[in-house]
Amino acid sequence: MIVLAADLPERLKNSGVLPTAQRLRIAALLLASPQHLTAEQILSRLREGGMRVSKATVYNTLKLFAAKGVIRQLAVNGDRAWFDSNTEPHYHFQDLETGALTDLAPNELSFDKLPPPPPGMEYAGVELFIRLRRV
Amino acid sequence: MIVLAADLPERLKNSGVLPTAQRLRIAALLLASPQHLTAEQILSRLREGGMRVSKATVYNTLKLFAAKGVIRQLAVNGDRAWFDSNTEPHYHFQDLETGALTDLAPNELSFDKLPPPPPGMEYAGVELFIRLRRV
DNA sequence: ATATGTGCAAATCCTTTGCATAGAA
DNA sequence: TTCTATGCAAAGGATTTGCACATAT
Repeated sequence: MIVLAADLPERLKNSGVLPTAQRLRIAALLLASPQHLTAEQILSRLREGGMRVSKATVYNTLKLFAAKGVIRQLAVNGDRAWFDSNTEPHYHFQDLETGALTDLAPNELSFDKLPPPPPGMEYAGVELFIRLRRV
Repeated sequence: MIVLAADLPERLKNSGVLPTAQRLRIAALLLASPQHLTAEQILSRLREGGMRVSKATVYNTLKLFAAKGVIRQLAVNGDRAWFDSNTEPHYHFQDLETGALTDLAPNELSFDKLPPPPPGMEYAGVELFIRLRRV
């Protein structure tokens, strides 16, 4: 979901996040378009943009956003976390050579059969990566 | 695939892995049954079993096994790597509370529609986690 | 006022690496 | 021999934490 900068404070408040200057900048960066960024990428871009932010604040904020559902955290490889600005249900292609992630719209993929959750459990989400290699 | 201890040396050789004492112990531990273990769990179990092994050897061996297709490495959470003794195509349930992984047989889940790979690319694998929470 | 957020540096945790020794072919 | 594996400790990289200061309600 693309969010106009003007709506960000309300968007954060609605998610239970106090909209501080740093959080608004991080949200503006991520929510500008559907994308996948690492914490270090976000930190660099903020600083390139002239902002004074600490690494700790970036990590704190991303963790908070993910917990509040403002963004989604992906475990792609295990080496570092990726933050996805698209919180709608969707899946991913991953190019194994470059590591690049591409969104798959939910209508590009459908299940014929899914296992029922074990007794006393329910689905909390489905994470799916289709790894790609060059032919 | 469950492998009898007696067949392990040949199994490793066929995969292009020189069967040393440490590697045989690690393979015996993992391939005894379908299971998911972390590097630290494997290290502890080997030492509990009276073996003298280094952390470096365990990590080297697991990485080698995964590269040679003897086991499969999973990125479940991003916090640590999980090693799956089941190399057949299959998917996983994950209990979000305990972190526990459960295999889903390929016939428990099927796709109605899958996206074609982008031009010049081909499928290298599908990784799928169904996250579960307590009702 | 009082709670919450931020920055900095240090600490932590998982994993890798360098190098000397030991083992396999 | 000659190549490869192992062990140890140190290094590396991502993320978290402790604490003093700043900001929000």
